[in-house]
Parts: sequence; C-alpha cells; structure tokens
Amino acid sequence: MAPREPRAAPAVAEENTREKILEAAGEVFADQGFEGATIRAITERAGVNVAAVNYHFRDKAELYNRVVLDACSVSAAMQKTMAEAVGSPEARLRSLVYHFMEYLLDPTRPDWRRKLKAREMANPTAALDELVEKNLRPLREEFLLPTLGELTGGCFSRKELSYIASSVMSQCLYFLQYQPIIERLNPDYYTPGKWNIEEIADHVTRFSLAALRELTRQARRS
Amino acid sequence: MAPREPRAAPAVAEENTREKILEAAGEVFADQGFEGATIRAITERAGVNVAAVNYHFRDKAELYNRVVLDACSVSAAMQKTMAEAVGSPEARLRSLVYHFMEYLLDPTRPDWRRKLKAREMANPTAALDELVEKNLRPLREEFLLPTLGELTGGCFSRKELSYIASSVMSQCLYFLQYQPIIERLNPDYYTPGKWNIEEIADHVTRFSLAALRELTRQARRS
DNA sequence: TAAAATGTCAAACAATTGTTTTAAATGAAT
DNA sequence: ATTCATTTAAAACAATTGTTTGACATTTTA
Repeated sequence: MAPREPRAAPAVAEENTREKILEAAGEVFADQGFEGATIRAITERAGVNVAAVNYHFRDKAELYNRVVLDACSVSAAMQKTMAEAVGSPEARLRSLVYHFMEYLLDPTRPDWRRKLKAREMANPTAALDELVEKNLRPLREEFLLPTLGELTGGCFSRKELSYIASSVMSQCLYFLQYQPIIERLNPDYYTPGKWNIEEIADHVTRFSLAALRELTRQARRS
Repeated sequence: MAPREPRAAPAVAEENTREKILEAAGEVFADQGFEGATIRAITERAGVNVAAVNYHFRDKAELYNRVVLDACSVSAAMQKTMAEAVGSPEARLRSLVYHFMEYLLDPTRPDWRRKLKAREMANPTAALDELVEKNLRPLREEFLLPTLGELTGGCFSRKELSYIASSVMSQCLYFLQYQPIIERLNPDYYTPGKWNIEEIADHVTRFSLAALRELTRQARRS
C-alpha cells in the first residue's frame, strides 16, 4: 500500500526512513549506476528493511528519479544570485561562470552528487530532460545568451552565439565531468577533492572574455 | 523455441564467433553499461550461444575490458597526422583540434564507441589509465602545450598554459561527452548522429585563437 | 582410420534480483 | 480503550542473473 497524502502528522515516530533511503541511494547509485545498484545494498546502508523502498517509492526506477532530480536541482540560492546579477556585461559573465561552477563543484556537499550528474549526463535517463529544461536551458536563454549578445554588440547570429555559449559552458562542465581525467593529467597542481573554484572560474572568465573581445574586433573589421 | 538452424557447421575454423561477440558486446555495453548489460542480450544479438562468452572470454568482466580497450585505442592514422603537422602554430592548432575531434566523433565508426568512451570517462575503470597515458597525455605534452607556448610567445607559466590547454580540450570534449545535452539544448541546428565536424572544429579553433591573441596582447601590455 | 582437440549448443545450476505478501508494531483520533 | 491509518519487518515470490555441465559435431593429429 502506498503512502497517502500527509493528511495529518506522520503516524509512527521516525519519518527519517525515507530520508535515510534517499541519502544511501545517492551514494550507491553514484558508485554502481542504476543497474549495478541493488535495493538490498541501498537498504542495508540505510539500515532499513528491503520493502521500505517499494513502500516509500513505487519502485527502484522512481527512487532513482527522485535521487537524480534532488541531486541535480539547482539551488534557489544560485537562481537568486544569478537573477540579481547586475553591473557591466563582463561582471555578469564573471558572476555567471563563478556561480555555475560553484553549483557544479560545490565542495561542501557530498561528492556523490557530482558523480551522479556525470553519470546521468553520459548515460541519460528521463531525468535528464528535466535537468536540461529546468536548469541548463534557463541559464542559457535568460542569462548566458543575452550577456554574450551584449558583449559582442550584436555582431553574431544566434547560431554563432550558440557556439560561443557552448564554448563557455564546456569549460565549466569540463571540470565537473572530466575530474577522473584531470586527476590523472594534472596531478601536479590538482589536489583531489579540493577545487580552487575561484582560480578556475577566474581563468574561464578571462579566457572567454578575451576570445569575445578579439572575435568582436575581427567581426567589426569586416 | 527451436529455430532449428540448418546444421551450421561449427568447428575449429569459425573464429568469427569471437568477433561477433565483441561487436555485439560493444553495442550492448555502450547502451546498458557493464552491470545493465546481460550476457544473454549480447549473445542473442551476436546470434551465438550463451556459453560462448564464458568459453571465448573467461567471464563477463574480461569481455568488458577487451571491448573498452579496443574502443578507446587511438588509431595509428591519427597519431601520424598529428606527428606530421607542420606550418604556422595557428595551422598546427587547427589541425590538432580537427583531428582530435575527428578521433572523438568519428562518424564513420559505429556510435557505440563514442558512448563507451563517455561512459568510461564518467565512471572510470582501470581502462581509463591506459586511455589517458597512451592518448591524452601525449597529445597534450607533445603537441598541444608546445603549440600553445609558441602562440603565446612564452608569456605564460606552465600552470597558466595548462589552464589554457584545458580550455581548448574542454571545447573538443564537450561535443563528445555532452551529446545528450546538446541534442536537447540545440535541436534547431543539431541533427542527431550527423556532426558537422568541420564547422565545430572551425569554431573551436577560431574561439581559442582569438582568446590566445587577446590574452597575449594583455600579458605583453603589463 | 582411431583418438584427441576444438567449437558449439541446449539445458540446468546456484545465486541474486526487484517486488509482493502477510503480519506486527506505532501513534493519533474517536 | 478502541479504532484506524501509517509505517516497519520478515519471509516468500517469480523472474533473471552469470556460469557450468555434458553431449554432439567437426577438425586435427598421429
């Protein structure tokens, strides 16, 4: 029997069984993937009964969906800081890049969220659609593209701007998705788990702004 | 269900069972991942018996290893074209980007290689070490970093150059790894499965060269 | 030609999978 | 105290998993 709407206060003592499952499932799914993770591994780590998953969530698939959406949902805090971004287009781009990277790499949160995002992007399920529509597309359409348009003074078509936006976003995403490669390729100045977000965001912004300035200059010349 | 094959003569000569398994395993592993793929799905697609996998390969794990290493090995052709790259640093960077993207996206080969690479990078096994050491590091150390050094006239430290190299590579890798996102984000000018490598490589090169030129100019000014 | 070797197959194996069932607790409402 | 929905737990379920078995057919070897 499925749990009904919280009409009244939760009957039995701990509502935390559900939360314990979500937390444990995040770790196991990130490590083993959807197929590799077993309900028994999840419930064991959570210290609850096997049947709890099918009770609190319809089945394994819905549990996975819930976990992915929770892990990928952009925090309200970031939404706000981006919406509030003011000042010169350069400053706005810098703020955008910084907060996007902060969202991607957030070192204050357990690392399984990063793994799960990477896994989902490399091997998408239905959850990716929501991730794109709710997080990435608004970021791009409402903040990134307009800002890039300003920075280039309307010199470029939408398609060209789209490519440029990809170049900016790709640099941010690189440090999320390719962490296993970066660890191997740059062991000299990369210490695992400790991202220098400030430094990375600074480079990405500088590199991108430099490209934009030069591209605009070239476009104006012709 | 006994399709009753026409007494297919199985004997010593038929080495192609092994090849059929490898090909089918590539597709299934790319689609379902290691855990999600079942030996029965593989052998069914290959049109061979279930026991064939355990006969020709020790077990499922060894089959996966064999498939991944085959898929990720860089072609000798690309090694050669990169080694032969001559001309101005700008031309060399362009050639580098183009051939790297060609290696990543190679549309003449079945798409499961791309998927498998993406999967491996997001969720590395021991095979990733070989991929990095044999493919990515030589590319970076022998071709990318020296070329970038020339283009910036020695204005930057190794660490700064390393960041710049990351920016260039990230743009290339983006179109490999984030294909599911690109499909959703840019349905207007992206047609699934048909990459315009020429166009993408052209943009990446132009964007990167523009950034390098402006960055160098700024560095010289101070 | 006889015997060993090789490759393939259907069938069965033991283990594990996600899920369901059944029953026992628990706390709030009557 | 009784009722009742909600939550947990143990056991059983049917299906699927990777792997092994043993027989059969073919080739190679001697």
